[in-house]
Amino acid sequence: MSTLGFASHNHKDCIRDAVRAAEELCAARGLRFTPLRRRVLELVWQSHKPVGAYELLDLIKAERGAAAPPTVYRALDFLLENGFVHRLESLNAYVGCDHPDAPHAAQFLICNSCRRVAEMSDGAIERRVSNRAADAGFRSERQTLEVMGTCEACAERQ
Amino acid sequence: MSTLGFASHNHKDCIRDAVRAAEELCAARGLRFTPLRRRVLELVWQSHKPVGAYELLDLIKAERGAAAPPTVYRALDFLLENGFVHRLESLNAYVGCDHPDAPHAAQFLICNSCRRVAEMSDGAIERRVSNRAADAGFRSERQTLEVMGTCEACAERQ
DNA sequence: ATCTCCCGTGTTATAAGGTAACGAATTGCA
DNA sequence: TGCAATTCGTTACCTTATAACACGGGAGAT
Repeated sequence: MSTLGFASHNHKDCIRDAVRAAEELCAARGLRFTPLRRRVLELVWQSHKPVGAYELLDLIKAERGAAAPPTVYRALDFLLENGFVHRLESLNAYVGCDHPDAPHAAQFLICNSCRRVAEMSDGAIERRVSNRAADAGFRSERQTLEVMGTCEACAERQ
Repeated sequence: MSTLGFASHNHKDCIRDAVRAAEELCAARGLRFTPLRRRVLELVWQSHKPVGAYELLDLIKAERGAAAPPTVYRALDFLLENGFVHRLESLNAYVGCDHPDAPHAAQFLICNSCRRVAEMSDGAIERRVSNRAADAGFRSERQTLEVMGTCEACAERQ
């Protein structure tokens, strides 16, 4: 059994690894990993809790003075397009991606109690969904799967 | 193979059936199916395309004159709580529920081309997701699964 | 029959999330 | 060096959603 991002861990490693991965992938793909984009990625990774765009904006403002929504949204668009962060549709919020190296359909476990989010990437679920959709004549192009519930630590704490 | 809501059909039956089902369930549960709630449900069911709250608000305004967002949101909250409509998180929009009689985790197929939405209710997918979450120590309480893609009719039209 | 309380609705105001459009600055490259 | 494309700042605005308070009508209790 794995506890994914819910397990206790040295979180600084998560941030460092995520930024380095993005750095390398951008270099490999000829993309510009600008200071702003890097900083927004770091901020998204400050925890395993999803972060709202305006929360990021406030953080950026605190650091750089004036800033407007497009500043953050453009950085987020870049990070989303390149698979460095995910958007949680049910929360209108963003989390870092655990496996930015390859595109994948992720499944998110969102703890209602501590708000932390873990990412699963179960190919079998993805395939089953695609197959069932195909049974209805539907070609699946993108899947969003978000599971609300209670993580182990929070369940024990009750 | 089933084509779910994508198949051509006499849509008036969908509306009539949905309203009648809601009527009966409310009666059975001692809930008040007020004219406003009934009307909003009918409007959500005008098509198999998801409808935005402000779109509904405009329709209500056209019928009744002045109306404000809470009018629609409160009706939607009621319909959501009681399983008569679903909310599509990725679109911030609402669709009628095909099986309001029992709570269920639904999977939505959203056509990028015609915008129509069909609801699947595959228990095996739901169980697999719950089980994989459980493997990570996570207790699943609610699942949101939205699949973007192309429906059969739109695929043929290309 | 009346009272009372709860629920549903109206209304105003505002919060939260997101985008369009334009121009200035920076970067990569010929 | 100079050009084109990309990135970023800035202003304005749009969409989605909720908080808070007031009003009224209906159902059950007395």
